[in-house]
Amino acid sequence: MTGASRAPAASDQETRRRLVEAAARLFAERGFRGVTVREICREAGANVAAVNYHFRNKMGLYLEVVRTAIEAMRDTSHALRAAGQGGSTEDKLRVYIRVYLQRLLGQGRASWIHALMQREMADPTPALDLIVDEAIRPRVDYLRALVGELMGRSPRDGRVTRLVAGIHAECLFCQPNPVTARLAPAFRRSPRHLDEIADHIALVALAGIRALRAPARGRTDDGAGRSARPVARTRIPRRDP
Amino acid sequence: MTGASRAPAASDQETRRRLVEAAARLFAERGFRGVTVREICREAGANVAAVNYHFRNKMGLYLEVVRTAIEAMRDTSHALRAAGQGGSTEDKLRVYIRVYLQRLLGQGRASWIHALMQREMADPTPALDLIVDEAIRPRVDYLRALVGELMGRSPRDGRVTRLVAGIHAECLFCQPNPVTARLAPAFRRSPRHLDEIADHIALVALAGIRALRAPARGRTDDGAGRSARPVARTRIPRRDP
Amino acid sequence: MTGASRAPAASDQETRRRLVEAAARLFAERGFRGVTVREICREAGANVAAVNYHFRNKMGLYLEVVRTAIEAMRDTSHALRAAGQGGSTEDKLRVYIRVYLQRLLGQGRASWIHALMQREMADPTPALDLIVDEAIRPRVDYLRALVGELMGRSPRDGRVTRLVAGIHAECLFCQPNPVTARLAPAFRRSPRHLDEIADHIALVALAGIRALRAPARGRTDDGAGRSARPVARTRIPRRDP
Amino acid sequence: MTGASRAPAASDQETRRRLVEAAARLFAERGFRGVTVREICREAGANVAAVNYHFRNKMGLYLEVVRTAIEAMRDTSHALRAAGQGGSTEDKLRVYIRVYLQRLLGQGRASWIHALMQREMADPTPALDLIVDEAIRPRVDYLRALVGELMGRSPRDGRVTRLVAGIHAECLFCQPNPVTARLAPAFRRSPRHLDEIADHIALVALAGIRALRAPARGRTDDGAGRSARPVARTRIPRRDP
DNA sequence: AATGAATGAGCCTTCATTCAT
DNA sequence: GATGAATGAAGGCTCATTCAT
Repeated sequence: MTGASRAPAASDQETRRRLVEAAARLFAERGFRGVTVREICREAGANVAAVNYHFRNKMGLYLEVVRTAIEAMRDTSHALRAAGQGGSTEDKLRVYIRVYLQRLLGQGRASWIHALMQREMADPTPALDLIVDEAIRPRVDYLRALVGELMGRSPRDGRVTRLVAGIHAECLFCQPNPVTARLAPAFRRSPRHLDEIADHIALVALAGIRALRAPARGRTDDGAGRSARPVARTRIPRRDP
Repeated sequence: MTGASRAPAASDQETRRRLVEAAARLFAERGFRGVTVREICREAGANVAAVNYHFRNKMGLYLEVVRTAIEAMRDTSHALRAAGQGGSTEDKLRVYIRVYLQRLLGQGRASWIHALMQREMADPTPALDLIVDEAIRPRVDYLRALVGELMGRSPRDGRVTRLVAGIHAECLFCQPNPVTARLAPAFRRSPRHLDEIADHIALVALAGIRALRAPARGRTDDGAGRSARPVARTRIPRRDP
Repeated sequence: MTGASRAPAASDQETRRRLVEAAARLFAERGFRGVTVREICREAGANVAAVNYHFRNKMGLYLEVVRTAIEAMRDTSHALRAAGQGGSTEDKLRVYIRVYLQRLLGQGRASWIHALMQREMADPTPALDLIVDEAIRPRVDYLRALVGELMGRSPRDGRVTRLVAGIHAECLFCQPNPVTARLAPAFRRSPRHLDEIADHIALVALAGIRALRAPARGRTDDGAGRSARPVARTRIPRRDP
Repeated sequence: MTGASRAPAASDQETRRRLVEAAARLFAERGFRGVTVREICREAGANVAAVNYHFRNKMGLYLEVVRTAIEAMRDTSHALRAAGQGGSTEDKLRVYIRVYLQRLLGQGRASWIHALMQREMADPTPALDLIVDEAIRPRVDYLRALVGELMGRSPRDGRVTRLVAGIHAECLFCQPNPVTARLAPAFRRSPRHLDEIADHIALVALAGIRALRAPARGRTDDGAGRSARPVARTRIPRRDP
């Protein structure tokens, strides 16, 4: 009996690993509902019942994928911080954006992670709470601290919040998406272009930061903040799509 | 199902209208694949075969919903332009952002439209081509023109493109989404807060525009663009999530 | 009121006629189940409910088509007889086969009738009893009489029955059918070829008849089964060219 | 459903076999479109999804049935040839017809095959090409060779073709069909009657063959081919159902 | 008299899941 | 432990028929 059996537990864990790998790629490509269990198993070279066996059910496999993603994102978070060590606060911000974009748009093994997250934002699953708490919030807090320091304001200040949101929005929006593919088909993602985009985002963010810097820091407001006001008087028709 | 039985005389095209209405809401909520025909018909108080009769099939109904959305978006596009008429170019930009946000975040009848568009960006259907050509491109072109003029550059200049993308990214990111709901549960969407956000986005955008303005315009580049370069020398580990 | 109404009863009967016409063609092409009521109504330029209104339901329309077909077949039966009047019995048989094939294979208005009958033989409906009694049996009886006389046997004799069946089988088998279309794609149906085929069928049938002719007619051999040989030697005088 | 529960150990491929068996019977009885997947599964004691699992879809099951039929027909083809080995060409023809009729009309397992083929002739499916190429053409070619040799003509000669078609037509027409059932309800199919019919068909065919035999064989053409012409002078009304 | 709209049954197919080796 | 087979619940769609003008 034992003689005829094939590779022991090794095969077991190997199948499990291949399942998670295939599932990660497919879930990222087409979302939880867009992928069938059979498809995952076929790609992983496993039996249909393997998912049920290893992960109880489809959602169990998905959660495992999410856990893997969170783990990887935590590593990235550390890298984001580490890369900026030793530089000025502005440099830390620039580095954060640059590295973030590289992870986000790079062709590397990690790109599926953010695709998966985009999917969670469109169709949240129970896994989203975990993702937010473990992976996203730490980064947001780090960025808050940077921007807050640059602005001379509390990290919880509304203006800081909005700047941080804006930076993330711009970065996420750079991800390949069918709308921009149609609007600008020639969009390039070479490392060189990536750096250009990162520099652009950092530049605009820093310009905004300077414009909103607290006077207490010894800078006089350049007026940008106030210049928006006059528009408020303009009568704008609301809510009539 | 509906306690108040519907007017018997309202038969003509009334069912069709209710189907489109229910479908718009449900498709926006859960996407094309996330909604069943039976569900739409139940909500609309119609028979399962009604969709086939009026729209040939599920996709036909979806396309009708999309057409309705595009129509509404075109109206909004006109409003975006009209609201800025008479003001300076900067004012036009501020007004554009403000009105756009109002449409995007308003509780009004039109909010489903942008939810639908977000869905298209995650899971494109054949309808996306139509949406991009009829509804999105015109707005992007208008914004390109504004920003290009403010920067003293061609509307097709890469920096203009990135600024326009950034503005749209920030606005779209303001939409209610499960991640920000978890990060900042207290997010407010009163008209007053809307205006604050709009002013913020405009302020940052204008600060960025000034920082990138072409020297030909008589302004000296403040160096922000170049200041990002030194970071490039920083060694950044790539692709290791 | 009356002023605004369109063409009176004339339109009614006209619609009915068009329905029967379209139904006849479509039923013949694709069978009872292969055609939808909507399709018939579309072809006839009538409303979906017209079939229900004029014929109670789909089967009612089909029966009407069958009645029309039977009527036409009765006319043809008369023509089959009439065409042979005045000739010898052999000539009557040749004429029967020739005219039958013309009706069966001709491109004329009547071809649909036999296509419909083929369908009934594959998927009988309640209409088949009517068809057999009203249209088929008379022809078979006529052919029995001819062959019986030529063979010097009773029209109910088994050999007569088989010969009659064989003649009909050969004729029906000439109808366009997907198998022969694949076996011999170049099959021609010009009037000239039709006549050739008819002559062939008649010739073979008459050869068989002579081989099976009753001894009373002047032949000694009654051993039909074994006696295939003697027939070969028989000199059969035909009309001299 | 089936009172005698099936053996538990018989799971392996047993369901698949029962599905093909039930499908063969039902498809032969009522055609591809006339049978529902649910019905087949009910008859086979299987789940609705079993067809999808084993054959991908309804057409896949149908094709499997067709393949089975073709296989059986090939066996029959060999039997048709083998049975005639050693005899004269005429004997080979007689044997062919006799064995063919036995397969065609026998109550055995194979009768459904020809019923299925009749269906294909009425409503062709993509499977027909396969049937014609694999099962029908070889038989036709064999029969062509026999008849051609007996007639002293090429197997592709038009007269040979028509004789072969006629033989097949007569045989096929013997199959139970609703029209002849109504015309001659007392039709018998005992082996004895089968042989009688086979002899009849062979006798008529051989009589026709002799009548059309090429003069090169030492026979003078009896003029049959030309003798049919005079009839052409008879005025026959065309195309008037 | 005649129509556009509406109905409900039923069909094929898909899918996640579980069973029985 | 791991697999091929089997399951039942939907899902989208079609169709003949009927309803309400």
